[in-house]
Amino acid sequence: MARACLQCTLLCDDSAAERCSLCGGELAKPFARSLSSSAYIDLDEDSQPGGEPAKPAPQPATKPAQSCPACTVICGASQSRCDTCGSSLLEPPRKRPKTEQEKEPKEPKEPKEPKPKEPKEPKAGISSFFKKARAPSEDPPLPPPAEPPPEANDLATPCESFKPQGCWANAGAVPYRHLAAALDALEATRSRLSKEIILTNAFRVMLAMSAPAGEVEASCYLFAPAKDAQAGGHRLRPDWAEGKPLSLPHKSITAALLEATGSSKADMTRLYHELHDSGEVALALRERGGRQKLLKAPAPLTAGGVRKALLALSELSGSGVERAKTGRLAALLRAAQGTELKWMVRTFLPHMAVGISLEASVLPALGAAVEWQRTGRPRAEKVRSSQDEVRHCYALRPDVQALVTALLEGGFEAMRESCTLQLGVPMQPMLAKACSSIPELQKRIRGALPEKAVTLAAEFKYDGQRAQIHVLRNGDVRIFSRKLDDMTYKYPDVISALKRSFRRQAGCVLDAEIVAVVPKTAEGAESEKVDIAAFQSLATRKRKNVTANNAAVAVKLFLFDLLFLEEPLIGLPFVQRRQKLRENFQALEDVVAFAEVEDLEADCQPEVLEVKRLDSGYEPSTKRSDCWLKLKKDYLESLGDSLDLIPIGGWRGSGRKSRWISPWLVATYDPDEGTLGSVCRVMSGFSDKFYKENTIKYLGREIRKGPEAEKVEEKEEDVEGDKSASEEPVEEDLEEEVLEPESSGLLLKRPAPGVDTAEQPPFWFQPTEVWEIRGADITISPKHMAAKGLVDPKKGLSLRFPRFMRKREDKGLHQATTPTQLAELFRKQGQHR
DNA sequence: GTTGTATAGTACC
DNA sequence: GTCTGACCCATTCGG
DNA sequence: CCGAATGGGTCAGACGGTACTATACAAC
Repeated sequence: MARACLQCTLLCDDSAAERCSLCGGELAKPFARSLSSSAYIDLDEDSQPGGEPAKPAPQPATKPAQSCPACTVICGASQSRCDTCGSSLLEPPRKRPKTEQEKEPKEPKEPKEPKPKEPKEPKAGISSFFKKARAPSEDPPLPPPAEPPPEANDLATPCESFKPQGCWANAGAVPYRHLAAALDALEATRSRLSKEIILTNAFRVMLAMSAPAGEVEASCYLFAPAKDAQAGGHRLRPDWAEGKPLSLPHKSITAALLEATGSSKADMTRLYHELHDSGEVALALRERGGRQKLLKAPAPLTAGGVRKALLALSELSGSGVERAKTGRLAALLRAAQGTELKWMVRTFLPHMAVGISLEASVLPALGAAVEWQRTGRPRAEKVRSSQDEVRHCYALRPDVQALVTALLEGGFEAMRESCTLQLGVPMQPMLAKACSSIPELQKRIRGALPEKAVTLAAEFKYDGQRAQIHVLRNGDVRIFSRKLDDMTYKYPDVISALKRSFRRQAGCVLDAEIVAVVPKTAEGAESEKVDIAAFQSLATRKRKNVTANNAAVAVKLFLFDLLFLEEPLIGLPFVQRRQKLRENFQALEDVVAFAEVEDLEADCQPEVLEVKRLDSGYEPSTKRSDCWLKLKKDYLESLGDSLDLIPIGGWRGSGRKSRWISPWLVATYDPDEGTLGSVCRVMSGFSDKFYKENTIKYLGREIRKGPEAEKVEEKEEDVEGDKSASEEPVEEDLEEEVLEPESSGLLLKRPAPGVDTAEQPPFWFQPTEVWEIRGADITISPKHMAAKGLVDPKKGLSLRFPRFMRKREDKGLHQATTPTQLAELFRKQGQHR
């Protein structure tokens, strides 16, 4: 009969074994149950005959095994201290002297123990939902000593999680439960190191269980399904791969949850107000309403199975997709057991990142796990270098499947061999680090080699769209965006121009910028007939079904690097790559050019640039290199558009900022007309202290009462459909409340007189002060009405990349930027181009 | 059934 | 794109 | 000499503007 290791969750089949064969940890009693059956809602029903819930639990039923908050090792319930790291299990861990880390642990474990943290305000969590879940209320000590929520202990009851007949024994498929357990553990900890350890452990178990590559691949994706922090979205295969992107609309998920649990919308709404967390709500819904008996217990979910189901979902399209998706999602959610449900809901919800990124955390953890498997107990540096190697290989060939397969089957060597730049597969583009001053630029670029003379290339920085262009050996061309999406279809005109520009027939990879152009206005003697246009005009270009004929916005290609020409060139210094680029391509009037460049001796003062070391290789990476630096005019104190604007409204922040106003709506002021035209929302550049102080200033106090209106939550509520009930925005009661005496008197019921904007923030403020806001450039705006009528009869002006600089205590409303001044700045930047 | 509009989801910067 | 804050790690500073 | 302070790097998250596209829904 199998027994699970209490430390690493590995199942050991040898019933005579005393310790875990993987980590030497203590083994649980066979199929011991340490949680009351109510903790697991569905598990009983799918119990196999073999898995009888025998009495002999390692701990009394009321006091389950506990996971050490510091190092995640599972400890017995009766223990008060973790026997691995010595942290208290009852109270939040204390800080220990660093030297203790080096002491010889009695069991193999991670190279470095996590340094237990002094529990602080629940600020930086491992995940946003975690923070959201906790932020409103007081933070209870972790882990709760008694009566912990059932899901908090999944890791502590691996024997339940990993039944041999059910999951792990099934050809090594990774049970989704395993991922959920790791995520549970992540939720209970907040240090980065712990995150690393937990993920590494999770993969170590997979490796020990001989999980097939496909399962490990699926696990990687499911750990970090968010495509990127800004856009939400999901990723279950490479960005550049064929196939529709997976879209799981919020609506479908909530609807599916209701369907799966047989609950009512009212229940859901109520629970949100109580729990403030979609995942917890899902669990609660299932528990309350969800006594839906299934005719047949669903099979345990596996990582591969879940991914496959989601991929199938993504292929649906056409009218009625949402309903179809809802149905399929409901089936998945129904099959989820224990905390699997919580994690499904959380990870699939858009904008609910789980605090783990694929390239920064998941894959490096896999690398570390392989290193563990290889050497038994690797040194810390070795683990680091394995992680870096994985990162590098992935940057070169961002293909999880290829990487995992090679790594699992042939180790690091195979991975190195397999993960090289491939024609047709975009690599991570090299990124430049932002620099705010010339001295800083010089310091950085010289940093590595202080005494050696470094020659730099200063390239004009084009404001368009980054493009990595692959010319395949058969002549086909593919174009990829900076985020590795295939956008070949969007630029047929670029493709034909490039083909004419390429002097030979070979496979190659180029780095370039695509820029919109407009016919030259002034007739000149030059041969070129086009001028570079603003980014905004590039954005209006169609994205689908573009043909060379209907491409309304003309475009010009600026080539700046050559990364492959019959063979990879990324190891060559930039000078040589650039030379090859110029030898093999020719500029074509109006359509193809080389990035304008000037080689300098490290101290000139140009205006907008990308500065590159001529001696550097190409470093594909998600992190920014010191060899390429970007110097934008708006980074410089003396340049760029700096506006003095007046805060006139605001929204309630979400997540970390849910107690404060964020973003703020700011406006210009026209003293003659008395009008306030909105310019933009600002959320960047404020410190937490500023938020706190100014939320109090404008609202009377911080926002804390009532349900924390998270973005997601609001959406969920909208889905309730029930207009009349959910119509009542949280802000409203708050508003009334704040209007009481304690209020500052700056809060208004409606926009201040003279305000002109298409925005509808929940809070309107009395205009009283002036803030300095900096931005990159000024755009014509459909929703911000500042300077309306001066540039466009209906549209106003807005600011790109706005950020707060400082309060202008020295200025009154009458010294704020006026619409006329703003329009002037707009025209000036137009000429400048 | 076709058409137009509103909205959510994404993409780029 | 922009930004801040938390965390980690290495180095320097101060008692 | 050792612990505390400091600084740089990385990671995650909280959001900016604009505009296209697919879908749902209402109106014809």
